[in-house]
Amino acid sequence: MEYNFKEIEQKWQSYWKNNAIYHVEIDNNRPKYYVLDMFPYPSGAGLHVGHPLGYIASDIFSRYKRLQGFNVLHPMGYDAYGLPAEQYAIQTGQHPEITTFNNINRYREQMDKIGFCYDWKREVRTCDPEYYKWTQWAFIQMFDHWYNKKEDIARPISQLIEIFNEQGNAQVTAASADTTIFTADEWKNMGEKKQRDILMNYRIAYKADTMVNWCPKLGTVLANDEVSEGLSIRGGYPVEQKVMSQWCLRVSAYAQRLLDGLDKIDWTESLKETQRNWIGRSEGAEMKFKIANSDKYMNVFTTRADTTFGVTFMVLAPESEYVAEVTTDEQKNAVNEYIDAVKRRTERERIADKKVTGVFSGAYAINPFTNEQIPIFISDYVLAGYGTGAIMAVPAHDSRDYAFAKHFNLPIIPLIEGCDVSKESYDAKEGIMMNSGFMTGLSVKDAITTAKKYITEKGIGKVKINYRLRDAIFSRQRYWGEPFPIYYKDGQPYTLDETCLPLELPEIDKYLPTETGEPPLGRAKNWQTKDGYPLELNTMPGFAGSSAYYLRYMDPHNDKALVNKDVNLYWKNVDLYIGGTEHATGHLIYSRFWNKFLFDLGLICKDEPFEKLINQGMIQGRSNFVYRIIGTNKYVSYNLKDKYETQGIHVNVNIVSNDILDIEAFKNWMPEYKDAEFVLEDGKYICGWAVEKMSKSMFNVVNPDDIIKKYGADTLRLYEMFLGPLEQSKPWDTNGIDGVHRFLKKFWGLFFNGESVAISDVEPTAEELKSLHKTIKKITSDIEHFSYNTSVSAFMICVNELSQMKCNKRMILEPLTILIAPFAPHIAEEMYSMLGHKTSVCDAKYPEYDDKFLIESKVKYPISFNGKVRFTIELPADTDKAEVERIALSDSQTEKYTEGKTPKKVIVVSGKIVNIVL
RNA sequence: GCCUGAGUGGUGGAAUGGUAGACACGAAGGACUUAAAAUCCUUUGGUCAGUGAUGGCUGUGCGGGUUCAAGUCCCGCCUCAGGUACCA
Repeated sequence: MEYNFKEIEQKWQSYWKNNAIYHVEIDNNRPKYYVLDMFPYPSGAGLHVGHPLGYIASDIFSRYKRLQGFNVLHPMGYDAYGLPAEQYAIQTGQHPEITTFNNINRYREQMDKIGFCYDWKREVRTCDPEYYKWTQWAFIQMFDHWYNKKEDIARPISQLIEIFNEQGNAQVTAASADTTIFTADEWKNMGEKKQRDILMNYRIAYKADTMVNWCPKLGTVLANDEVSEGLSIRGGYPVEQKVMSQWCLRVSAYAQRLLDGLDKIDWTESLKETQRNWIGRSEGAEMKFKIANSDKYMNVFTTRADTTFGVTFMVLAPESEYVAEVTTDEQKNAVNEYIDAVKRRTERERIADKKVTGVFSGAYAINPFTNEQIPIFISDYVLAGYGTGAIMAVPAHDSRDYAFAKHFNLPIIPLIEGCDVSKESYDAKEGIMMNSGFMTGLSVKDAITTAKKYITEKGIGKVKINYRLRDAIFSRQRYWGEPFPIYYKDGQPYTLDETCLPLELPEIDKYLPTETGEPPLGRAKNWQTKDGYPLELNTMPGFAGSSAYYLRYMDPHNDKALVNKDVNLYWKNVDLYIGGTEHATGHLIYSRFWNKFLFDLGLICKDEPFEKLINQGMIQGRSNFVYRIIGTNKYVSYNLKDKYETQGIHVNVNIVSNDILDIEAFKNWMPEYKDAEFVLEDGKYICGWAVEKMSKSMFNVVNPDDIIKKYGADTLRLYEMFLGPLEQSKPWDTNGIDGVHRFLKKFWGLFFNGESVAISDVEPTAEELKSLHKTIKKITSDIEHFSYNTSVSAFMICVNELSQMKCNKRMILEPLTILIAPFAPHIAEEMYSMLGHKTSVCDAKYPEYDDKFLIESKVKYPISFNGKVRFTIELPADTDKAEVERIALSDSQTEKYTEGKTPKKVIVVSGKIVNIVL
């Protein structure tokens, strides 16, 4: 009987749908398990063969857990807001919602064909008002909370107001912008407007003038993780620094907890390391430097307080507030000129150009250790956003300071014995101090401690920990995003009442900024509250909707809460999260922050959202080439191309099979190839190949639909897993897919004798049982380790063995069918029903292996001499070591290798190997 | 520069410190067939010797080391991929 995958797959996909096989509800009698995929942005191109890799892996694990008796939550949804749909809207006038819905339908169709076990009743879409109501709601909570650093928890703003009313802000330790100290009386007398301005400095969602990444081409600001090397990640447009008033999230308040949390979760070390670097904790000191002939001070952050004796100048970032304070009249023109020049350059240019630039401010500071006057410079190698935007320069021991000192001819004082600073700085944190007053003779490590103690005692500064992690810019000057639940009264932002949520995205006539430069929402009619107050015109960024979506899946239709507390107590958090590594510093930081905030509010029970995380590797494209003889329309086969002067041209991989070109298809591919001629080898045209990104322009995109049409979904699923380790990047190469398909056919064949089903109830042989149990053991351990490529091999080995034995016994085939069900669910369902079952294989009992079938009565011992294996002998498994040694030494072949010498030593590893050392 | 991975046949890849190359693709040869498809069988890291069974040498990016034994552990490099970058 032929393996008719098309019929089988359609049959079971509709069975699953009609019987709600994948619908999940809370079941207190079964332990829960939550498997999550990073939900996709539904792009216009549809899924290519790389996208489902992680989905297949998580699907296998979900089905495996279900077979083991877990109540598995495995949902899917769409990250539906995004720039491409809006860009398309700008070009065509089509509402982004229509584009998005069409794309979602396409995605859904493609996913359904692969046979995933998602509970689609739980689907979420970030652009659905029912969903983004809770995104807006969370924003209101963040607006209404501040971060108490002493207790390390978010607290209601109302509580902060109480404290201000009672004692002012002197005792408050909050994550906040610098605020001046005020008393309770001052607070009470300052009026509502001033009070709200001050509270804004404390809110977790706050509006502030900040240096933002402004992308003129996209017409919006971007978060740090949306920018790479001065270009926007989406689109690759230049990004510049600009001060703007924007909504921000105080992610930095959670920096330490985000760092500490990493130690408690099961993520790959590389991903945790990426997050640690992104958070960028550095321990150091904040020191006060007095400005000469003035009573003003400057604060600097340094991790090397021990090098203060070598500070020979100071440097300010061009954007620093200190610049205006210290610049002397004589230098004003030069400084302004420099700052203008810096502004004109994009960040990209600043990074690309390593040339030293800077200008003297005219002012001097006083080194608190030496009391000497040192000049204050302004240079763009100091960043405004990090530390205090001002540094103390130690040219002998910092390469950037060194370059600056050389350029401006400033003194360089070496502080470490034996270091040579005539050519370059000595940046290492080791050695013995010199030229360092009370620290001379100490090791660097001790000097750092001593210096910190000294500055604390003398009141020069304080010990401080700095983080690189910046607050997230949360506004976008765009249309296709969540509206803010904010209105303005007297220019002050206020939140809408929760009962007004969701605040739905209004219709507009054009998806462009207004004539006056307002964001697109400025075009909306009646964009105001009932009382006529204007609503916020910005919308939220992409990561807003994706930060808590995993919570919403638990309780997707609840209109009273983001997630019901009891429901959350059952599902808790995600046990297994599978997705791409590109979200390491964006989504995976934001959602951890968002989760911790909700945890602080007591709304959810876990402070980390994702217990275990696996990054699936990228599937790269494998491109094919034809070689055109330059100046002709003649193409030379790969191995003959060096005889001609040729040019490689990408050719559509879908008309190439095993690197052999389908010549007719090629001629019909594009009009210019219609009259192409060929130089063949062995009557074939062999194409060249290369591994590149999978993209339209390389003609190497492979669509899962095409594979499914040709081989079926089960083959696609198995083949994607068979390709290699899940976490490794690998090229998609259709060449091997036949082997996997053949395997399924072979497995299928075991159930048949000719055209009829023939399953025997005869007791299996020891050999058959061994083959089965060995496979159960291997598959189980492979699934636990996400080593799916070796699972597929193990299935192949087992089926090969059973075919050899012509095994058609129920007691073997049934457990094997259940075992393969997570990998190839359609064929497994069909075989399970052929075995006489009336229920879905999804709810079968996972087979367990029994070691007793695996015991070998005999062991093959490789006999090696000085580590080189020469021959093997077979012995009963229970032969003891001494006996093995005796037999090995007395074997007739041993003589040949000992060459008469007496072995120095004989090593016998029971059941493994014998090594005779000569 | 720094951080994290990875380098094994023609290809994808396998291997708790214990016979390197499982499994699969491809290739070559054969069986079945009028033929093709499908299926099945044999061979397949390199090299040398032998008619042959077989045997020798060599081989996991490079150079050292630890060990009875190293693809695997340690030290030093090289190459590739991803992340990050004037972070004081």
